[in-house]
Amino acid sequence: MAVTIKDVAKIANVAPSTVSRVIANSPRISERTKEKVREAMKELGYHPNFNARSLANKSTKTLGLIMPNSATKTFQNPFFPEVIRGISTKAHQLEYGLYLSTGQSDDEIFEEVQDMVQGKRVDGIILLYSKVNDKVMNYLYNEKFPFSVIGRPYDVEMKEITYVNNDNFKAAKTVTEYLLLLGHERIAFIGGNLETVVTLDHMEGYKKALTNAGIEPKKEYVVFHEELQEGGQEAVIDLMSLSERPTALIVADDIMTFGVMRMLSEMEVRVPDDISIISFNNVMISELSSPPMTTVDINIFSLGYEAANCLIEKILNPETKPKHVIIPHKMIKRQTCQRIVKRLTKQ
Amino acid sequence: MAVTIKDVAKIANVAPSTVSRVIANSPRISERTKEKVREAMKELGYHPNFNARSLANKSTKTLGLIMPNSATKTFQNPFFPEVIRGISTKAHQLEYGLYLSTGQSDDEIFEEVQDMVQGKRVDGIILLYSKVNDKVMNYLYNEKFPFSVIGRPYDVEMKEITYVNNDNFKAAKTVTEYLLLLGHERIAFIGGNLETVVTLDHMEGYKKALTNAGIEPKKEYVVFHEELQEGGQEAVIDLMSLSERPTALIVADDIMTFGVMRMLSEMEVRVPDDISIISFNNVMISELSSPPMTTVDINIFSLGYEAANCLIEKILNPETKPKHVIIPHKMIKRQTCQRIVKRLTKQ
DNA sequence: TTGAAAGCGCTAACAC
DNA sequence: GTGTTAGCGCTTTCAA
Repeated sequence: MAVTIKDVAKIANVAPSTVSRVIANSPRISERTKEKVREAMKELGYHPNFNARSLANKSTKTLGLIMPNSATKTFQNPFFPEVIRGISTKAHQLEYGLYLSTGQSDDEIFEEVQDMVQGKRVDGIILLYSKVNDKVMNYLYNEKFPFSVIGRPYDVEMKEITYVNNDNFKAAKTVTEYLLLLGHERIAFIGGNLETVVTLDHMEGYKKALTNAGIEPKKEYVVFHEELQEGGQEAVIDLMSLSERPTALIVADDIMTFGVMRMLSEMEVRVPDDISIISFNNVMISELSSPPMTTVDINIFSLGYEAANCLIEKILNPETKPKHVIIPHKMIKRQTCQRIVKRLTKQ
Repeated sequence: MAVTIKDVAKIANVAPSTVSRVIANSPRISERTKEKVREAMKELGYHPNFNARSLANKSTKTLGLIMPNSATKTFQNPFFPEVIRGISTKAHQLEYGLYLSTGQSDDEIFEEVQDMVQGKRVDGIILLYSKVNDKVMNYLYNEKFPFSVIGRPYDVEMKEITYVNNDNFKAAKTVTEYLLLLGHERIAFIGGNLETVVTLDHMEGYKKALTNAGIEPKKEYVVFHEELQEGGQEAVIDLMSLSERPTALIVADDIMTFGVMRMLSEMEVRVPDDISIISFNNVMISELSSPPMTTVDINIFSLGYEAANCLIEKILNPETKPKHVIIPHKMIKRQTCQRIVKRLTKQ
């Protein structure tokens, strides 16, 4: 049997409650007894039992992380390790642990979240994705359970939710404007999952920039694909089959861009000579594409770090008003965008 | 206050212990009362309290995952999401939860592991890395705490440890032989962290194949770099500065290969015409390099899945003998290897 | 087949 | 400052 608080108490010649107070570093305990108790703890190699503590405390000091359902390969995006690294860093500073969801389907995940919440397994929850009409988010909201979202809630009345996001609308708009300035007019947009809020925001920004420039967004120039790698490749096929090929591509995700570039090179379409590309995220490997891709750095680490920060704040002080943190983004110009060269364009 | 077993008991008109038995689905309870109790549970929206349960039970139904210290960027390797997906899948099947380490340094991680173990926060632990002389592994071993390792222990006397690994020696040997057969003789090896067991195994396999072929392994042809991206790039600089440039490269990790290829293309060294490359892992994006890389698929998902499997087995039955699972690997030929073309080689 | 009661290891209210 | 004691919500003997 493991060593308990009682064992320590006996050795140190004090009451169990005193030991408990020493653990909590209560100021009402004399330095002398603290010393005595700490010695006893060290001597016995005492470590507090988490479950007992949580039970008595009603606090687990752990955060639940909810991933998108891992049945899809979404999870393989290097985006996730990086957000988690951000979350982990903050959590670790404040001595919180991390508990991971394992559900494969939306229903399973919902079940899991319920268990976590009602079973008091975690003190708060971070949603690592944000999609429209999310059952989990609604549940958490109704239960008034502390949580924060990476991305943003889609439904307007939900402004009472704490979230950490980029200004994805603006980012997409800027990026489109940039291509416009480079002389491109036939700009296509390759988006991810249409149920994802970020995709929607990107698309809005893209369209806004076009209409501002007096260009009517064309339906054929907007395609969506769920799967990251194959998606990028299929999108290219769709787009390159058009009679009027786009001269520039805005791609929702760097990994997708790898697929896009792969397929393009197979078709012997040169980047950026024949077509310009710009994408989002700036994950670690982005700079390693050939040529290195121009992309928008969304500061993934900070997204995670802040999400953890806001959440813990809310846990510690339930009165905290909902916060909306916008992490700044930054265009990273590398080598996949080029001023358009006018040549045998039919018209 | 949340709904407890007592509330359910009251509504169902039974004793709390009966409710507990229904939860455990004890065969000694009549179907009639089971029904009654289940109805009451549903009516109240009852979910058992994890901490109370773990405390009474001495079982948490959760596995601890220990990552390499995330201070380094190691963690960004898409390898990790994929192992975790494997672990997660198995864990989920058997209704285990996942608890993540957050430590940034080796010392912090060691502390954390101690807390997890002694604090009964998890029932078992999976080490997601394996390095030489690992303090954590030694601790776990001495405590006789259930754990499994992805990779393998380095010290021989530790054959009593359960691990899931590839035959990395063989893989590296085969790969080297393959290049030899393609006519290459100046084959370089770009390894990762030298404290990592897999790196060591790779190197042994590489050397073995060379000496078997009567080629003396050259010191200058073996370089190591910790950082994945920059590492690959620096390695290329080192190697390409040699008076006798290698004609083929064996790279420890696909992500590193991206860096390698990037730098090569900057130097206008063509792959595979001027130099062949083969690497390890076959992570998701590997097929998206330009040209797509030849690599060894190590079945990352299975590594995780089996590690979880073995661990849970051991938790459920502590008498289980240590297991050593070898996950098969498979060379995926794509477009970065070519038969060598003899030309103005100085000699 | 079910109930009563003790106890898992810790915290916190209340005493002194 | 420190001890006593009553739980936290569940499981598990032991009785019936």
